[in-house]
Parts: sequence; structure tokens; C-alpha cells
Amino acid sequence: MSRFARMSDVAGLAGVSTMTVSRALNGNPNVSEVTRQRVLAAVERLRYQPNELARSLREQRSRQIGIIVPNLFDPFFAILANAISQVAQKHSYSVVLSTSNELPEAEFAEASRMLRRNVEGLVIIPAHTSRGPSLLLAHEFEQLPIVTLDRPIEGSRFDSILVENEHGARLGTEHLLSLGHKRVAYLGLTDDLYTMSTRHRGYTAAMEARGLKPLSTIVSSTLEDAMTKVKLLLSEKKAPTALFCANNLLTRHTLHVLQALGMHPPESIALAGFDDFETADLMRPGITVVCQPSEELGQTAAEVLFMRLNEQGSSRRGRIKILPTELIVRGSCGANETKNGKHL
Amino acid sequence: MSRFARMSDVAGLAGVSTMTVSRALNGNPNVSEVTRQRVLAAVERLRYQPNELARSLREQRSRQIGIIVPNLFDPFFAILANAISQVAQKHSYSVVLSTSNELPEAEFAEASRMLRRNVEGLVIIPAHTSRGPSLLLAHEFEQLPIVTLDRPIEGSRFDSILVENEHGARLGTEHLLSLGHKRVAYLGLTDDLYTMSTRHRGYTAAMEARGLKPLSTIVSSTLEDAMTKVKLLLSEKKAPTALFCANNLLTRHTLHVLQALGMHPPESIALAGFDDFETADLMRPGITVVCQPSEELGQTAAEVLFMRLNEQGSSRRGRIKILPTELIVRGSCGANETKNGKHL
DNA sequence: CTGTTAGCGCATTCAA
DNA sequence: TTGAATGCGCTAACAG
Repeated sequence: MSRFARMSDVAGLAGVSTMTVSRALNGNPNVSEVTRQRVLAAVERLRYQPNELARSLREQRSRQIGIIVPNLFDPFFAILANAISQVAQKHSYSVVLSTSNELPEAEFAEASRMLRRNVEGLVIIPAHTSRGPSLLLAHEFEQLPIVTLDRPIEGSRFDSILVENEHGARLGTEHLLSLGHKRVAYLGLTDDLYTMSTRHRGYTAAMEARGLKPLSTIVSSTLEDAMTKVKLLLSEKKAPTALFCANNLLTRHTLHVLQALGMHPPESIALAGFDDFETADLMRPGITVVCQPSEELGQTAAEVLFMRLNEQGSSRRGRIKILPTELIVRGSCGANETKNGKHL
Repeated sequence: MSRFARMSDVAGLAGVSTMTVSRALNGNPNVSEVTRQRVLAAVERLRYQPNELARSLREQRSRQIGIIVPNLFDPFFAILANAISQVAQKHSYSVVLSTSNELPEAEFAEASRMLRRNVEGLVIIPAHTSRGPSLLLAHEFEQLPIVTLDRPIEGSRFDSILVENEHGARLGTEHLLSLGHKRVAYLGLTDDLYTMSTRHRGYTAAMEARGLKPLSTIVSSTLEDAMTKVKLLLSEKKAPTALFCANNLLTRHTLHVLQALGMHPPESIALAGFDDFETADLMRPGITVVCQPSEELGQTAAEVLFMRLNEQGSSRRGRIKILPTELIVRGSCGANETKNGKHL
């Protein structure tokens, strides 16, 4: 590992003590200009690089933060991780990254590992917990600045950056309703997930505001399950005329189902979804979605964390920041607001 | 940082020396069962967690690897990072992650930072270097195991995991040619990028094998530039009847252009691309692509790195591993191999 | 089986 | 302005 010059080597070559080297390198003004030059020359000559491990241990400060996401193959999480990493880089911090695969135990294990590595803080997209409270509530994390992203942890002191899930879902549903649909169905993952339950609530509120009966289908995240359940849903006698999908994965699954059934929105059915995705506007027609500011979300989370790191232990209760969502009307609901009047 | 119990606290409570604690915790057999129990009880009681920083410093072994990708918002890179991270987790290693934004200087800076943190090895998707050799050839990295992914570094000793770029591009181009197209155009980013020049070569070879003149357009990665240049290309009198796009970004850009022109492949033009992407099969018709085994790519890179870590410094020259690419025929070229005979 | 001594590479404290 | 002693938290090497 350290096949490199150490500070003592530099000191030896420059004819000073290690303290002087340390001072010279850290910009301490109490070093004469001559000495500083001698030290820098020696540093150059020996290609000295400080050992950050030793520095961290001594200074009790690691200049690292940790990120835990469910995974990186979901583009939404990847964009969040990217944004966080950018901010960290700007602050000259390193990022330790890990994935939980939505398993609370893995999340806990990885968070603990990071703690043992003395990360100064954590940004976490909490894993799905169906039974019991988050393992991150454990005592060992009590003193660690933690910001949760996309999903809050109930009863925690953590800062949390969220989006207007309920409002967004309501917007999307209302869009479908405003186009004359009465039987608008909701398609979501388990309501154990915060984002899902809030979006579900938004949908329900929109329906009930019009005196309509909510029509909800909950599926697992596999394509197979969506395929089965959505097909079933669409085969009923009073089948829905419009679908609202609670995230981009389900929107894509649904598109597969509709494709398999030879249905092309908005022709026989209207479709809108929560979450924009890369090629939503390249579909024919484009898919109408409620979009969230992913990049800003990650950026904000990181900035809040760095704010906390700079605070004196004044650990007030966690603050919640909610970012806006926005409806992007394309063609998949039959609305006429596409660029050139056609359903793109 | 360390507001936690230290090993000496555990030792004190258990009435033994820190060495005994260390031994008990690290599974050293030279500890009596009674003592071990006493130690473990104390550990439990004080909620002791070892300080990995100190351990790393002392053991000269950090149990961390670094990953540097151009960015994480490109799904291809995100999938690679995800796969690498999984493998690291399996080996109980931490992952330090950083982005280069395709800037060699940033790449160098981040790699250096990781080196100072004593990562044991690096997986890098090398940043685009138009002028001069990679900065990773610098002396400080001489002893560090490095695996480059997706792109090799010329003249380096690094292991490298690549895909059959040339062969894949040739396959894709030949597919278009086999459907009767003569004027097949290539659309790529700068040939300074390894993946681009090799794919370009594959395309050219396919054309020349049929005695056809290659027709290449090079664009920057912005949508605007693609928009301008592709529109120009398609407006020529002898405009191409088929397009081969060198990566998924360009395929998507091209779809935007075609959409703006009201052209829908395979009707007025055929389209194929290198790189599969999330919704390629949801387009109408689905987009024919040459796909690469992204996940396996990342996994292999990580495994090769861990192999190197377990080798005794027998640092033979870098090995190159090339993974296969595969043509996935959908509807965008007019071939008839879609599921139900229609162009999905 | 257990403890003592020493030191990983650095910076804080105090003294000169 | 500089240096010596000390210790961050841990484990390797040796002693007992």
C-alpha cells in the first residue's frame, strides 16, 4: 500500500522536522518562505502524497460521505447518485457508495460499514421496509448526520428531501379526469413504500373530489406480475378507460402490456404516469407524465448534508424539504397539446 | 467522529488487554473460550465497533476499491457501476465512487485522491482524451492495480474489459445491407473515442465488403448538433436510406430528429443502433440494436480486479478480455422478425 | 493463552 | 519560526 514517500522522508531531505513539513503543506503561515520552498522542493522530488488515512485518523475527520441507494440500474437513483457525487466533489469530499437492493438488512450493514469507516455523513434513499421501523433508527447512527432522499423515515430525526408526490399524482389523475374519463385506474407498487402510498392518496383524492370510486391495482415490480394483473384489469366488463401508473417502471411495464394486447394509447385507453423517463417523448404518442426534478433532488440532499456538517452540533430536529412536481402533457391521454397537433 | 467506545474501553471492561480483544474479534484461535465470551459481552455492552480507519492504517490494507466513471446519468455507465459495486459488496470491500465528466484532468485528480486514500485498486472507464496520452500513465499509479472498462488505455499495463465493438457494428451494418439498403450512413461521435473509432471501423468494413462507399457523419453529443447535421444529411439529393447510430445517445437523438421531420422508421428510412436501451422495444416499431452485456461487463471488470488483488505482485502485463455483442432485430429496419408480424 | 512494546503516518500541544 | 513529545485506534512481533 504505502510504497510511497512518507512525511518523514520529505523532512529528512529538506533538513527539517515533520512538523515543519506538515505546516508547509497545510498552509500554516508560521513557516518561513525559505523553509517552505525547501520543503516543497523535497515534496516534488520525492513525489510525496499525504496519506489521507493517517490524516483522517489523526484529525478525526475523514472527508468522506456515504451514499446508499437501492440500486443504480434505476435511472432515477443513478441520477440522484450522480448529483450527490458532483456536490461532494465540489466540496473536495470523497464518496463511498453502496446499494441496498431494497433490503433493510443490507442497508443497515452497509451503513454500519460506512460508519466504521468514519464517513462524516450519509445520504440514503431508504430501503423498503414492510415490517417494523427502519434499522437506521439504531443507536449507532444517533450522532451521524443523515439525509434521506425520496422517502422519509418515520419518527426519525433525519433531514429529508422529498417531492410533491400527492399533489403530483393528483395533477396527473385530474388531467385524465378533465379529458372526460370516469373509470381511471391506479396502478402502483405496495403502499408500504412512502412514495407509493402518497401518490396513491393523491390519486384517490382526485377521484373522490369528483365523486368517483377509486379503482386501484397493486402489483409487484416484476413485468410478469404487471402483465397478469393489468391484463385481468382490462378484461373486466367495466374496464377502466384510463390508467395512472405510479412510477416509471410501472409505466414501462404497462406499455409492454398494452403492446402485447395491441392497444395503443390514447386510442383505446389513455395513459399517464408518475416519473418522466428518458424516452417518454419518443414514444408514439409521447407519454404524459408527472415529472420530478431528479437532479435538483440529489443536489439539494447533498447540500443539506454539507450544511449539517458545517453546523456546530446544533442538531435540531430533521427538516423536510419538498420539491415541486410538474405535469408534462404529451399525447398518451388524448390531450391536444403536442407540438404539431399530432400524437407524437 | 469517534464518540464511540474504543478497543481499550472494551479491554478495560473485560479485564483483558487490547490485544486479547483484537484477537477475540478477529477470530484468532489463541483465545480461551471464557475470555472470548467476556470480551464479546463487553463489546455488546459498549456497542463497540472497530475503527476501520485505524485498522486500515495499521494493516496497510484499506479494503476499498475505487470506481471512476464519466458520469452516472448515462444508464450504461450506471449499470456498470452497479455491477462493480455488487461484486465489491460480495467481497466485503467498500467502493469509493467518482465521476470524471469525460475530463482527463478531473479523472486524474479523482484517481489521485483515491490513491491518497489508499484504495487497493481501481476500475476506470477512461475519460475521453483527444490530445496526448492518458494521465493515468503517471508514475504514481505504477503500483496500483487498475482495470479499465469499455475503453482501453493505449500503451498501458492495465487490464481491460471491452466488447466486440468492431464486430458488432459490422453486424448491425450488414443487417441493414442485407435488407437491400445501399446508402447506409454512419452517425458517430468523435473517433478519438475508442468505442467510436472501432465501431466506425466495423461499419466501414461492412460497407467496403460490398463495394459501397462509407458515408460517415460525426457529431458532438448535444441534441442540437445531431439535429442540424442529421437534417442536413437527410436533405441531400442522394440521402441515405438507412442509418447506423454508434451509441444509444445518438440513436435517441436521431429518433428525435426523425420525429421532428415526421419520418417514422422503417417507412421512409431504416434505423439501427449500437447499444440497447431501456425502451428500445417499446418504440413503434422497436429499434433494432446491437446490444452489449453491460452487467457482465462491470462484473467481469470487478472480478478481474479482485483477482489481481489476490495475486502476489506477479504483475504481468495487462490482459484484455473481450465480451461478445449481439444483434437484436426489432422493427426499425423493416425486417420481419417482430413478435406478431406487425411493427411494434 | 495472554500481555507488552512498538509503530502505521500524520497533526495537536507545548516548549524553545 | 521550529521542534519534541505524544497519541489518533489498531495489530504484528515478540515475550512470558
